[in-house]
Amino acid sequence: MALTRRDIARSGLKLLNETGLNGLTLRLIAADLGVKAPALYWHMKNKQELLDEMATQMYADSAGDRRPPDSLGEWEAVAHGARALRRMMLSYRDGGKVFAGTYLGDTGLVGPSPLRRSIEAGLDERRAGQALFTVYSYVVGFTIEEQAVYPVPGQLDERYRDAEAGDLLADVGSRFEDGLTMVLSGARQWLEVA
Amino acid sequence: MALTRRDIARSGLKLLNETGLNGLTLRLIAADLGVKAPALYWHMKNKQELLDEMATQMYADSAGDRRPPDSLGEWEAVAHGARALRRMMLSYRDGGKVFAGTYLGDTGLVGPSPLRRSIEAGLDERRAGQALFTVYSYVVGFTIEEQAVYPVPGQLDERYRDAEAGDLLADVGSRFEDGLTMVLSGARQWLEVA
DNA sequence: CCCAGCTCCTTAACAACGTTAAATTGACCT
DNA sequence: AGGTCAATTTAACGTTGTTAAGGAGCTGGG
Repeated sequence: MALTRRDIARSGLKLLNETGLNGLTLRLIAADLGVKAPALYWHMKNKQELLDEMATQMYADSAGDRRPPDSLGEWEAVAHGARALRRMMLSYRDGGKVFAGTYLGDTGLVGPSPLRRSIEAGLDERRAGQALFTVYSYVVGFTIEEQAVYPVPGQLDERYRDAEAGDLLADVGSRFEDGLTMVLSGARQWLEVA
Repeated sequence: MALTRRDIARSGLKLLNETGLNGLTLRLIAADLGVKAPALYWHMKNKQELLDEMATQMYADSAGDRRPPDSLGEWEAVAHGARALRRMMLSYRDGGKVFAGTYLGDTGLVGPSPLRRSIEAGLDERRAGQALFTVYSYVVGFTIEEQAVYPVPGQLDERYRDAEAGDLLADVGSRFEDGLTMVLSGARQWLEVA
């Protein structure tokens, strides 16, 4: 049965964890799929398109994890989404670099907004989008930096052993939470004074 | 006279604007320096080390632009630094990707803290560092996303013409400022309640 | 004065990569 | 049976990062 773009992207994501972004080659993916490298070009026009598809796929795969329980308040739902976004990137080696700044396919950036209810109640939708994008930017920036220091989860890159950035990312989980607290409270406030 | 790591990094940064990160090859840099590619290996052990050096160099070069005027209040100084950091990354094609998550050499992450005076007045230094790192993460994340949409300053990537993320990054300068406002007010608040 | 040793660079070469062109398979329709 | 079209293979190309080996040019010691 024929290959699909999704199969290829999935294989790419799987191999990403074993090889890292630098070691991820088309020949390797092709081999994993039982096929020769040029076959991939029937399904995509170059490697960048594969990386974009991988980003799209990883985002789609995390949709379930991102969906907030109904019990959550709106801002708790935003926090929930932020944590899920970080988890998603962390679950692949170099996940941040793959995800950040690649074109996301058909899926919307934030999907149905967690601020939907407030928007229906009169909150400016455009501004709500900006606030969410700010949270999104923080999460992406933080996680990329985190993965530079911990290329493989829990494993500190030797070069950061005595560096300032390494210090800042010790106990990295609570650091993320603290920053998230800051960004969320700032965003909320910014929306309120609109 | 002999080449230095700095010469090489400088040439790399110069060529980055002409070729982009993908087109940046060791042979190209070597040629620019009037030397053959393997010569570079006398000065650095691989290409990643060159990229790290480029990041370090670009950060060092922007030190002047980052230094806040004495007239500024502390949080205005932080905002000043955030804007300078974005400018720095935007001034090179793919500057965000080169800078984000590369190891910064000898230079400190934030240099002398713009919150120094508050720290001397009793503000927890560790927490101040966390707050600054949060701002830093936002700036890096935002700018990477910005450069995905505008690979060359002012030039919209075609793929984003009708996309949601493209919408969010129209009038990108004010979007950055708005996000910065949010993050700064959140960080400030978070430090105050300590 | 010259040779030893060091620094810095060149020449030559390698395996691996992304990518393209052309030939080949296999399934389905007539 | 033959033809069409989608999906893949085989073969090849130029380029890349990187290594090994050697050579030029300086410097200091005997």
